[in-house]
Amino acid sequence: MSEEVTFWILDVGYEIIASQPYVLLWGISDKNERILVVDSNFRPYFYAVPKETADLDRLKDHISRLHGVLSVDVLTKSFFGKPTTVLKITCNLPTVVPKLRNEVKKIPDIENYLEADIRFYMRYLIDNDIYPCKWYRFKGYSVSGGFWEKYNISKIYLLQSKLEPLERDVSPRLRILAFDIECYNPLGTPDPKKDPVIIISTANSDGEKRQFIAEDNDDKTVLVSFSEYVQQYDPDIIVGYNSNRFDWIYLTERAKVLGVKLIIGRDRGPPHPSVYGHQSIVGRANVDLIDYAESLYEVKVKTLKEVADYLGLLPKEERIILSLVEIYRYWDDKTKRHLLLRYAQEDADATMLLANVALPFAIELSGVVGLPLDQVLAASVGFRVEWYLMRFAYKDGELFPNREERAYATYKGALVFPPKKGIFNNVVYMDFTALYPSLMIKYNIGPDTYVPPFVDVSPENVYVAPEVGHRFLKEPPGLYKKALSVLLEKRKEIRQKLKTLSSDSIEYKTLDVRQKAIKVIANASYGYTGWTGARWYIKAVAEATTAWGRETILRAKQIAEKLGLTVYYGDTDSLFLENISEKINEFTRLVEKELGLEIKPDRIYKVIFFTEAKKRYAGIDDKGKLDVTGFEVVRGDWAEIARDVQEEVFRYVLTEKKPDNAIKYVRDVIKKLKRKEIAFDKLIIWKTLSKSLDEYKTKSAHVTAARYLQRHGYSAPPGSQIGFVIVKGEGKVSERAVPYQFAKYDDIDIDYYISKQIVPVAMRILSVFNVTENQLLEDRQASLADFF
DNA sequence: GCCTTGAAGTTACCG
DNA sequence: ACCGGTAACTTCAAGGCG
Repeated sequence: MSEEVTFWILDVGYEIIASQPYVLLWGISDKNERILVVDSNFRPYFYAVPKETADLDRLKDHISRLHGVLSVDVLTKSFFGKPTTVLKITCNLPTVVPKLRNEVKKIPDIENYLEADIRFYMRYLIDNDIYPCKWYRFKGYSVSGGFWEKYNISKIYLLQSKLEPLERDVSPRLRILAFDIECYNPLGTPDPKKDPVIIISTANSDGEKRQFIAEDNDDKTVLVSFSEYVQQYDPDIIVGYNSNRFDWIYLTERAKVLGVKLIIGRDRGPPHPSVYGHQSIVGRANVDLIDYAESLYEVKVKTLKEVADYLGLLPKEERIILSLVEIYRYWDDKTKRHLLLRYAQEDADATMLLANVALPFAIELSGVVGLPLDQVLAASVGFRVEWYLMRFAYKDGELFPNREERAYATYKGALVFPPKKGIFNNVVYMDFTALYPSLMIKYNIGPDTYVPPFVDVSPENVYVAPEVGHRFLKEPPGLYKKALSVLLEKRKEIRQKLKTLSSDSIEYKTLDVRQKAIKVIANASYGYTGWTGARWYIKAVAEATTAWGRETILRAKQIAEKLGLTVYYGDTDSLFLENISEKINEFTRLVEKELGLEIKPDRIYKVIFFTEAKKRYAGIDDKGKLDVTGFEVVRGDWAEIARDVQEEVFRYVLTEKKPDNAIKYVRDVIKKLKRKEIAFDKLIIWKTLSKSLDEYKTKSAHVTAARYLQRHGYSAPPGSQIGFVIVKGEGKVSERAVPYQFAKYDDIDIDYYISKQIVPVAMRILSVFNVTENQLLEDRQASLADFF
């Protein structure tokens, strides 16, 4: 009866059957079957912290009698590194935990409750050391019929053993479905109460494409046939673009309005709102790829098309671009409808292609931090770090602090040295390997090793942070030290292994993505310590890390100077040094010896340029690649034409080391702009709406443009990017901003683009070469006169 | 009332 | 809902001048 099965975990959840909780593990077996593994033996619990004076036996007795309590155990755990006695209260159902924790807190002898907000299935994963998107072997027997009929799945097993982790790196072949919806929107942003879903486009990982179309604007059949298709194709992962905030919400609303059932999950149910603003689909992983796009900081405007272009996913030619205003017109015009259908299909195709890039990363991230695949991209960086830490805390018997609201607190951060203004040859960019994580490991910095002021410890037992004086126990190794050491060691190990693998093997790709996922978490760990929303927040922890960081970079700078190396610039963990290889080798050796940390050359610049501004430089590296940092070229809130001009100016100046051709070039662009020969799109300025429109205290261009959109029926929620142009007319610049979709080229204020976009970004560089503004603005006649 | 100046508000970058 | 440090823009109000 009992079978041994190997499977990969796709999704987790739970179900209450006959008043008993069952943990559900959805997965794919090594025989490529979709299976559900059910564990009936786990029960939810939380902790109560008794007051010091409390009579534990009486408390235990009292709590045991509360409705829903199965057992109460007195345990000694650790809280912020201090041994702490707690009562572990095991309950019959996850749903009673919130009620019980409030009841328990009311008991006079109880100080507080802990870990009462850990969702049941996460508790299960942590306590059993199970990671999603990993392979496990178990013994179980197959069940069917009765209650289990409700699930659309090949096999269901009742778990008869522990899950045994397997060393298998490559994920199974997953079925992925990409989808995108188009809605009828004659009045702007569509309203599910009245506007039908005219098209649902899909593309799947087996190369199949399907569209569901609302003939005569009747979308009932669209929703029904889409549901049928989802059940028939039975995808493991459903991907969309902005689907958490738009498509799924629209579809569920629309289904309600029409009175049809949206049958999406393996429970044959609709998606439902879940944590981190994502929509959860039972038994499948619903992944919104816009969450992945957020991490692509080089893409300035986060539309699906821009992201696909950046990743080189779609051929640019023959692509149809429709603005929001055009969708319903193309739909209504039967001669143009086929173009809308093609446009819609291209979106689904692009989503599928994006999934090929994003999902491998999401899968590895899920495997590192332990959050389910459908949550891991939706969860913000802070939560990812926290879930990772919680795994280590659990293993050490360290209790999870409660999440609490705290006032914002400031502290001193990193050092940035003023750059040497000018243009220089042969410069090497040196940076410390994972500086902050390394410092946290080296000095055992952490919430559980922190020794508050006035606590008495012998000085030889603590590390003392410079400037700020915060103390941390040298022993035992703390939570952060343990968690970060594993990350850094694993990454090192993987990078070593990668060298032995062929770069086009699946294993290589998987491991390479994994080491990147590890890097993301390691890099975010210091930021987590200074986040007031963190469970383990202690300001001194963040403050000590930056203090040691400042000391480190300062000492490295002194070492370089002592060797006679010119230091051009430095920021946080990096130094730009004169590239003299013997001295650089000596420098690396001395840093290692004196500071006990690794610093490495990261990039060599044949030529590099600094102004007096910090955080801005441009250079050409030893591979001939132009690298611009900080300047407008890399900023999304400047018109593309200004960014183009600045990039070209850098190219001229860095290769020719004089401004002559750059000046000519800028004049030429200005001339073209005056003749309206510059593409309209290059004049669009994009800015993010950081809050709702009425919260803004001053007039600003993108807010004016957003209000314009709103007046025309389009929503402009916080977080949306507003593209606008500046038009001619009276008044302030901010009053003359118009959404680009509503502006004509003839209305554009060319002078604004010359004097406030092109000239400033060019002058930023050219003023260093003593070029004046007039040299850029004079036309050819005047400049010739100048010459003679 | 007009012009200058600096603070405040805002966004997006660096590491 | 990750940190502080930084550049740069526009708006806005205060201050100086007459």
